[in-house]
Amino acid sequence: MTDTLDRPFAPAEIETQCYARWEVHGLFQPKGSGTPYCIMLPPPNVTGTLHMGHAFQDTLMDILTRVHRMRGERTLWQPGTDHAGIATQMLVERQLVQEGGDRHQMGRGAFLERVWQWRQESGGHITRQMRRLGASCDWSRERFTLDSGLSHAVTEVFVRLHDEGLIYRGKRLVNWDPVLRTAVSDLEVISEAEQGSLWHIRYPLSDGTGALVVATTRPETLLGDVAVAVHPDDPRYAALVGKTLRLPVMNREIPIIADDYVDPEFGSGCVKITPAHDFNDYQVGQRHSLALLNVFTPDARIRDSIEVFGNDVVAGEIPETLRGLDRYAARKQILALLAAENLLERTDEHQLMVPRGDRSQAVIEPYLTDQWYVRVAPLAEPAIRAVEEGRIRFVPENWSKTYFDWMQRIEDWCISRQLWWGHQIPAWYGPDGKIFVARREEEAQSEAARHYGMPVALERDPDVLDTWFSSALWPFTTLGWPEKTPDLAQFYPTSVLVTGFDIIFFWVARMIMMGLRFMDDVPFREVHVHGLVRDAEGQKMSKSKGNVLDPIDLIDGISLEDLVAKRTRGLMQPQMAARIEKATRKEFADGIPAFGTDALRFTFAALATQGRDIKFDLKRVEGNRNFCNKLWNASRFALMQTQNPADLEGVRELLPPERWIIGRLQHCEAAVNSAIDQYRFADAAHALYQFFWNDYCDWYIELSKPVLREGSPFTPAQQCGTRNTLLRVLEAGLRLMHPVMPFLTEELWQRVAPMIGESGDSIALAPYPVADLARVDADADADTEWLIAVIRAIRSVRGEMDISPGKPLPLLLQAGDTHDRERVERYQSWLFALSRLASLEWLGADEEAPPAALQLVGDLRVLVPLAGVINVAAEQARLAKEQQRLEQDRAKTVAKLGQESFRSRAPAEVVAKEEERLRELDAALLQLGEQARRLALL
RNA sequence: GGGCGGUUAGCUCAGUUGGUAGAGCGUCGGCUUUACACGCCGAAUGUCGGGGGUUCGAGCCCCUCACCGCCCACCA
Repeated sequence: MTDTLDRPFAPAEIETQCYARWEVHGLFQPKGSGTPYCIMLPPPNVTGTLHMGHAFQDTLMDILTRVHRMRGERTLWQPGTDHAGIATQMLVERQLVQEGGDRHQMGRGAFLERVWQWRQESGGHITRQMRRLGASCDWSRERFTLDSGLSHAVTEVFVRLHDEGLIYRGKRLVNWDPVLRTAVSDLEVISEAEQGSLWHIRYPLSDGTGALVVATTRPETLLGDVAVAVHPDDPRYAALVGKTLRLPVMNREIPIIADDYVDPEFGSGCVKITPAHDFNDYQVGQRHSLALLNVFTPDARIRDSIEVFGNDVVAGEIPETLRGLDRYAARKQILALLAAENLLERTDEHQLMVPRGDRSQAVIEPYLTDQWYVRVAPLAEPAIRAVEEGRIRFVPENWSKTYFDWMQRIEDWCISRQLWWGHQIPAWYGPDGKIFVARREEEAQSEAARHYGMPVALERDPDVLDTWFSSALWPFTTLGWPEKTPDLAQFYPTSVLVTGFDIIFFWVARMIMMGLRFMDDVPFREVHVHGLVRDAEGQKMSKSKGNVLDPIDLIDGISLEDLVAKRTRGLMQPQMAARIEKATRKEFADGIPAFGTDALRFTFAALATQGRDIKFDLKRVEGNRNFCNKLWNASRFALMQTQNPADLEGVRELLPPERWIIGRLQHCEAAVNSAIDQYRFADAAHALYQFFWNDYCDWYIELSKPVLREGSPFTPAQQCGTRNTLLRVLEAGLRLMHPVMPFLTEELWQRVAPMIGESGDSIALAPYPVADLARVDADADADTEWLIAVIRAIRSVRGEMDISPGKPLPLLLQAGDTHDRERVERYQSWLFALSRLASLEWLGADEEAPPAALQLVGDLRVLVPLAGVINVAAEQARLAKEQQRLEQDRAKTVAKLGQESFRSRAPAEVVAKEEERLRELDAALLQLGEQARRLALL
């Protein structure tokens, strides 16, 4: 005896305890001896919070994980978090600034302590949020990129790559963030078009015979100019190549050189060359053996004196008025100086690409420094081959093209960062600057002692590694590498990586390179690339736009006031607050209701169409919340019908509707399994929704009612079959839906499964349904579909004629074949109940029917007599419309069949189908025509 | 400049070997039918961006144009 479910479906109540129970029972640890299946969680920022992108991605991974776990595979979803070097350090530094402090005052040790403390405070937040989402990670194996184990692995990789000559230290131009005062990689620089100016500056010829006009967007770098370049074939300047110019402001002589790099069409066709402050100029400088003159300090102020690299050059004195000025102040000042000397020819409005750091938003400066690099070419080559040869498959496939494009042009990777939070580089410097790379300081020291012939004091490189360096190792370091652990043997290569396209370069490509290098195998066999979650207008969600939705708010709900407060708090641009508040009040006038986790997850799945960005619409969550409610109530119904256990035992006879719904379930199971295996989550969600709502609820439950009703004419065996089917189909459906909607299905399954003798700790460990298409019964399907068609025909008359649903109707049937007669006989109970009939009578073939509304089900005439209930004019209008529709179809069909080429070239079966259609249309039109005539006589 | 994706019902989107277009939401009409009003029943709605081609037949294949979006790229 089972208690019935409470009336309203309340997600909050069932979700919270459920997860705790799963975790306590260790349900998410790999079990059994099945095929290993493993997904690596892309480690989120340890101090971060869950955003919609995470929630979406986590939902997809959890669906996959749960399906495979239920299939009996040895399944591991490996969780962990990332130290997120720059992001976390910036955050803590901002906290310090608010407290009036500064990391440099604090010193490295104290600062790091402070960051660890922050990690301690906020570290568990995002993983707690993932639990709210139902993510079935094995938390007992949670890792953090700065754990000692992972840190050792990072050092090991660094040392090995260095020993193999794949990591080197070099001085070159890097992308320098002058606000953070660190180098960043190419990928961390975002170039965007901004409005600026193009200044045309006259550089006088040394011999006083005139001047060349140079166009530049960055006049402040003029101080470091070492040449002016023209195109070798440019006739305007051919004679001048080799001559010298007087560099304004600095009054230094610089040569005019010829180089292909110059586009004669652009500006004046003369380019100032500043090798230390521009990537192109650097190249030109290399080709022409020019000196590099650095004029900036690390925070992009003008130096007191020029720093010279390369050739001996008399760089000259920087005018005192410029020293120490910020680059933009210096720009202004230099322009003023030029204007004063009448060397500024003109200033044009000009759109240019401005490089900014993705974290700091500071304008990035090409800057000459010593950094550590990974020589990428030897790693990229096998990584390209792995995808070419199909050992890694991108889904959707087209992303492999993006991958190839990037990998084929990849440049060496700058991996050192001038930060404190991260893996400190295992390199030590001797007194003469000689580098000792080692796993431990003692190792470096003994090596140094050997080298110098005596012990010396070494200084460790203060820099840390790019966060992505440790992320690149994630698939094997989390499994225990460099130890040869059983986990590593079992779960590497992992099965699939689920990720957004935005980190294909940052992460995916680097994992492939590192995995192949250190594990000699790919890190994952498939990469499923999903789209971005955007707001309802298609805008990217961002704090500054104030359009961010918090997944937890969709689960628990939030009041309008709280939402407004949340969105306007802590803005970088506080002046946006008013606008954000207004938009928020308009879009969420009543706040956000609590939809529950399952509704949110179902929505993510339903929106996850192949590779496309998602416009997130609250209406969809609401609709799916309703679906959850439907599931809840349908289960209530099934349980109410089966309260007496005795009713479920004994002989069972399955009626055609039972056999039909069992068949529908098989089709649904096949569709869902196939969709999941192809990462077509939307298809899976759709199949579940349509099966459960349209087939099970709308039809099967309704069809079960006449059987189970009191005073029903059905035998106990038939009723027993119906009751069992109600439960068994529901139970299988719950298992089928569980990966998408884990909480609700667990709650319901715990009540439903025992009724049919199934039980277990959790639905999460119950077997995933597999379709058995042998259970599809074509006869039962045909009968049930016929029954549904007849009921629909009658309901349609009701609807269109505005007959009250409660009013019992007399029904007349005519024509049809023996099959129809048998079916009417067999399905009378259902016909009477589901279409509310008062009576049912057959008319003879030649018998004149009374005035009636006509519907056709194949050749069967379904007549609802007009007397007293029907508006003749309305029925006539309906008939006319129907006739018109059929006429149009008929005309098309006739035209097609009339084409000789169609008959001769189309496959016979297509032609036959077309002929059959024509026959049906003709028959239907005949019927409708006669009916119209009859009504006209009234 | 190169590459990728998109353009289908009022809105958001499906549409997997080419065979007369589907869903959700919204809209309209009717319902206290004892699982569910977070519901039930019924209905309406599309020159599938434009043009051309291949084919008996094109939303789907080919070419071309337009517009939108994204990624990459050293034009000062």
